[in-house]
Order: sequence, then structure tokens, then C-alpha cells
Amino acid sequence: MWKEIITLDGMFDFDYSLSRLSFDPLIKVNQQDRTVYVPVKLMEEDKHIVKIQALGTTERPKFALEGENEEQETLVHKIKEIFQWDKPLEAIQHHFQKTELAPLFRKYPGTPIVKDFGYYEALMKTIIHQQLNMKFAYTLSTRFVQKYGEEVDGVWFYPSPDVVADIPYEDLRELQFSQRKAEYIIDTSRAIVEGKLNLNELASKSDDEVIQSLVKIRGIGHWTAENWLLFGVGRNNLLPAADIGIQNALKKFLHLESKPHKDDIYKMGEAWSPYRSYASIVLWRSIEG
DNA sequence: AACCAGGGAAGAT
DNA sequence: ATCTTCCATGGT
Repeated sequence: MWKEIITLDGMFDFDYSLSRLSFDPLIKVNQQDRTVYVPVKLMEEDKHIVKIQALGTTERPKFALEGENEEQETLVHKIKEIFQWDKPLEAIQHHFQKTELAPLFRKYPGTPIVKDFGYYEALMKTIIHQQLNMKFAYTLSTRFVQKYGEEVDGVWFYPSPDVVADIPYEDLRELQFSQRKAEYIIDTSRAIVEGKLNLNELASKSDDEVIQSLVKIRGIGHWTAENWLLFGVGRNNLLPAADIGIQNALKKFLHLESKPHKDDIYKMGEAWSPYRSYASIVLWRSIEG
């Protein structure tokens, strides 16, 4: 077993990360202990679990990382990437002080964007969650992973694309997937297995290039491509204007009569660039219980 | 019971 | 290219 203490220079609201992660029943989180167990797949069939416990505060973040076997350096690096501990959250908050979102950034300092635990996982989860209320969305993704994924010490790993590629559509329908959602999930996984879709390769391209490529795949629209970039890859400048949550948050924050249209959202968002992802995350946060 | 949900495809213009 | 309609399925 290895253990490592990490301290950050800037701020980081880890307890908020935990409350967000706890939306997902698949993720083993304990908000009282301030811990989360992160499933990390270094390669296929090379599954690891890293326990993270918060020791510090938002202003003075400090974490204890713990793993079972070797690979300490690689796993710590992975965790740093997932939690994006290198993002300059102070500078980002400062950037927003001259915008209309300043009050939200003062209310929620150090709000981080924690990435999903893998590119494929992020894409599947995002497709499954399209157009569904969050409760049912998580019910579906949980059924999906608990049926086809693998549990190690109480921690769930998503199935790999080759497992999903072989699922008959009817089997997902039994989990209450719509026919189309079953097709999106399985067909996209097949494209990955066949090498027609390479997420690692995509992740090195520009936002626009990624969106152009992903949108060509049946079942992936603009919203899903943006969300993959934001939560899968961890890009800074995504503003999913079609997202109902973003729309509702802006309506509430700006006291609008009705939900803003996407053109108006993009216009507002110009001042938020190049950190529009962080505008998105505080807007989402502003309407969470 | 109607409308909504952290959309998308297919068809119409 | 942009607008409309339909699709699915549970939640409130």
C-alpha cells in the first residue's frame, strides 16, 4: 500500500466536488469522512482504486491519496488530471469579477470541474443522460454499469467498449433504455471497437474539431459533444447553451421571464471566454439543492 | 394529468 | 443552414 499527501497552492472546493460526485450512485463517496474512491483503469484489465480524503479547506486544500499496489506515480498523476488540481481557479475567479457572473463566483469560490473517470465512460454517461431528468438518468447509467461493468471492493468500473459492442439492443431495452438510446450506446461502442472512433486521438484536437467529428456519429449531438469536452476531457471554454440546466440557471440568476435563447447565451458568454466551462459549472451549481 | 427532463434524428423550409 | 416535429421514458 502507498500513501501520499498533496497540498495545492490555490483554492479548491473539494467538498463541493464530493457533493457533485454523490449524485452518481455508482461512485463510492462519503461526505462525512470527506472521502471518495476513484476507479482508475490504466489499461484494459488493469483496474486500480485510489482513495482520496480531504484534509484541508477550500482555501488551503490538502489531500491524502491511498492505493493498494504499485503504480503510485502513475495513479497520482491520473488523480491530479481527473480533479484538475493544476487549474488556476483564483485567476479564473478573478477573470469573472469583471463580468455579470461575479456574484456567483464570489458565492462559490474554488468551484472545480472534476472530470469523469475516463473518455469512454464520459461519453456513455453523457449519451445515456440525454434528455432525461437526472434521477432517472442516474437510474439508467447505474443499471447499465451494474449489469455490464465490474465491481471491485465496492467500486464500480464501467464496461469496456468491446463488452458493450456485443450487447443485443433488446437487452438494454429491458433496462428501460429507449430503442434509440440502446442503438446510440451500442453502435457508438462498436465504432470505437472497430477503430472508427478513437477518443484518445480526438482528445488532442481542438474543441471545434472534436465537435465536428463527434456530431457525425448518430446519437451524438452538439450538447453531448460539448459535455464530453467539458467533463470528459476537461476543456475550459465550453458553454452548452442548449442545456436546460444552464438555461434555467440563467433565468433564475438574471430574473428573466422565460428561459434565454441560445443566441443570447452565447452573446453573454463572450465575456466569459476563455473560461466558459467555469461559468457553466457555477451556473449549474446555482440551481443545485 | 399535463408538462418537464442537464437532447437528437429526420423531415420541412 | 435553420426551424419543426416526433421520439422515448420516467419524474413531478
